[in-house]
Amino acid sequence: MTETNVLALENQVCFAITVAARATVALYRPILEPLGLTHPQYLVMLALWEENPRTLRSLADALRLEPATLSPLVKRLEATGYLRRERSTTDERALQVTLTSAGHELRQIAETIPERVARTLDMTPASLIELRDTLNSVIRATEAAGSTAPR
Amino acid sequence: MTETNVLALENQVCFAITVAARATVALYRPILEPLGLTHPQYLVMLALWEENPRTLRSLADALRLEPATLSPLVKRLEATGYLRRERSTTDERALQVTLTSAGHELRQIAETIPERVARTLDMTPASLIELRDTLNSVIRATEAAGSTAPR
DNA sequence: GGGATTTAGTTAGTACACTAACTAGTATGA
DNA sequence: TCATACTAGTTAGTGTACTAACTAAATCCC
Repeated sequence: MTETNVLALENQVCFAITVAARATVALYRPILEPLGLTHPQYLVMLALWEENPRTLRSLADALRLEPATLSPLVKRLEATGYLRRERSTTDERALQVTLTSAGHELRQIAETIPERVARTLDMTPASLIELRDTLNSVIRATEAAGSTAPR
Repeated sequence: MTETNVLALENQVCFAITVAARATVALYRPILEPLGLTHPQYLVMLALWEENPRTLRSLADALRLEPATLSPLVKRLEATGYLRRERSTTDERALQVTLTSAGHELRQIAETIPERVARTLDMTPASLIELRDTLNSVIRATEAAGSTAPR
């Protein structure tokens, strides 16, 4: 009987998921580069196209990132010209992030991106939706695990 | 009829995959921290437990990482004491990476990690295998896309 | 045999992504 | 009311992860 190696690299979900994530981000790189965006910056733009003036805290929650990670990232997006950073007038602690006109206009170009990426991946819409749902279940599982004591 | 937003953050596979990857790595953090390892460093150890003296180039290919990324990472593993770095005697360009006794001994402890992570995720072995296979198909798709001209 | 090319690894520069520590507003409650 | 606690964001430090540019060794091949 052949004993399966639990430590074999190719058997690890954690290896597959990190490689797949890096490979996916790499797919976006040539598409986003002409727009002056990195992949995390693109995700910030998606979040802003959904809800326009919003705080850094709100963005951090939506993107599942630490505010400390988002803070310099948003500064770079301001330097590129896609958004403005200003203190909220109602709460001086909060940083209000607002799309500029360039940020709004970028949306028209971005509309074509998901279809281009899907075409490059050559996967059916159904299998992409299934993958996304499976990943979301993994995310929910890790969130549930985070609230319980580690073993 | 409701028009689905192609740019909605929650619809993006690329968002789901990066969040899932970060969440998975976060799951390993408290487990690996006592061993003095980060997640990428753990993957290097897995690769070395499969094939022991091997070159940096061989590791980079196995882990799908750039040699430039691996170079400092392997230096940190040497500083921790899990491996030795020395030039190959047959090819002076190549860097031979060899496990130390501490590196070999670590394997016994690591054997328990996959089961602990799977338990925390609370997913069935079958669904984990299915997820891994789906991710591997994504990786293959991106590799195939990389060899063709970008659109 | 020796110049041109390829390959292995390193270094520099940019950009995440995390934790820990900090500042400064805001809310709470005895 | 006013000390205390909480919340929002920033900064510093460490560790990936990429591209581009570099050095040095090995291989090609005329």
